[in-house]
Amino acid sequence: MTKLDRIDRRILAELQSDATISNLELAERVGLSPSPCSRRVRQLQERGLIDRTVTLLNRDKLDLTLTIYIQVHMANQLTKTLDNFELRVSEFDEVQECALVTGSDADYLLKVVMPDMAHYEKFLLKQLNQIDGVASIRTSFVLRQVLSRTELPLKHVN
Amino acid sequence: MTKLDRIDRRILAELQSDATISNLELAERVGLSPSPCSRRVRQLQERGLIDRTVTLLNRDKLDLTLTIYIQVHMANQLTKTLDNFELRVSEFDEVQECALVTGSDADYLLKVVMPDMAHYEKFLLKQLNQIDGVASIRTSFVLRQVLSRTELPLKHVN
DNA sequence: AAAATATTGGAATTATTCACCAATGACAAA
DNA sequence: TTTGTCATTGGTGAATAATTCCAATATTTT
Repeated sequence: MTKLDRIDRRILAELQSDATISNLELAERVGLSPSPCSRRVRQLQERGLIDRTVTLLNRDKLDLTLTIYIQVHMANQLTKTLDNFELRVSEFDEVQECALVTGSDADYLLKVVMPDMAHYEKFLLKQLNQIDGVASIRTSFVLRQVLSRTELPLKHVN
Repeated sequence: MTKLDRIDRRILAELQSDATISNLELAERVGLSPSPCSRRVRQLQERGLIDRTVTLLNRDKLDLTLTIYIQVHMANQLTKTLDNFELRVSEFDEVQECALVTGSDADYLLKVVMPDMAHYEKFLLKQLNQIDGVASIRTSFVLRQVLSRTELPLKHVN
């Protein structure tokens, strides 16, 4: 695992903000000719720094106007209970994030998107609450999404 | 604003999971020939359903091993205070998400990434706590990232 | 300073995209 | 059912872009 130089970092920064640009354009922006530029991109993929490239869709246009953070407290911390919870939660494609966090013994933090309250109510009662080991649930509705970024900071690297 | 048909949905689903595939490949997967396929993609962009396409980097490879959720409670809910907080927070590129959420009168939920605790301590004391109007801060460290998805569910559409 | 190694840039080949147009299919009215 | 209208499709060719190869340049090591 070798270090990233200045050019690698600039390539990553560009692709993080817009992956649709051509290799020619990218090469120009980072100050390289096309061939070494595409080679570097390939190497960054092979080295695992580039995970994947995806298109991000517009939530509102897809009728997903509600974003909700949910804190789930579990009744116990048995591996079987937690594994099962994580498996079940991963099957819901409204769940954008799920993390086991510090706080109590076993707390999950979920971020979900929904069309409206009716769907959310159903999700909470019929899906989340039905999972074994769920002790309590605390919901925070997003009033205003101030910031949502996929770009990671590169300044800490190397 | 017209509806999305079966093919539009399949295009969005494919691009959400992998935006690197060629139009030829995409066309084949959705059961269309290349030209109408690329036209549909362009129209989906023009209609605003496609927001942007980005590459996602590997947090660990960038030495960003800590993910932290922070609940910030504000001392008041004056527009000036909140606007200032949101502006300042947006300037930190370690902040991946920031949302004003229900719960108390004025609570923000942040998601930040950091290399380690030393950086986090500095971030908390020197940056976040220095912002005017911040009353209290509660931190949850991510022990295990169970799920992190950028794909939005398409089943609710239309 | 010299040798070894890695990286670069240009030319040619290969692949891909985009625009144009005829043809097909869906839909509405008679 | 038939006819006309409209939108959508699929193929073709021109333009654009990506990738491979190789010689030249730069960088590192001894």
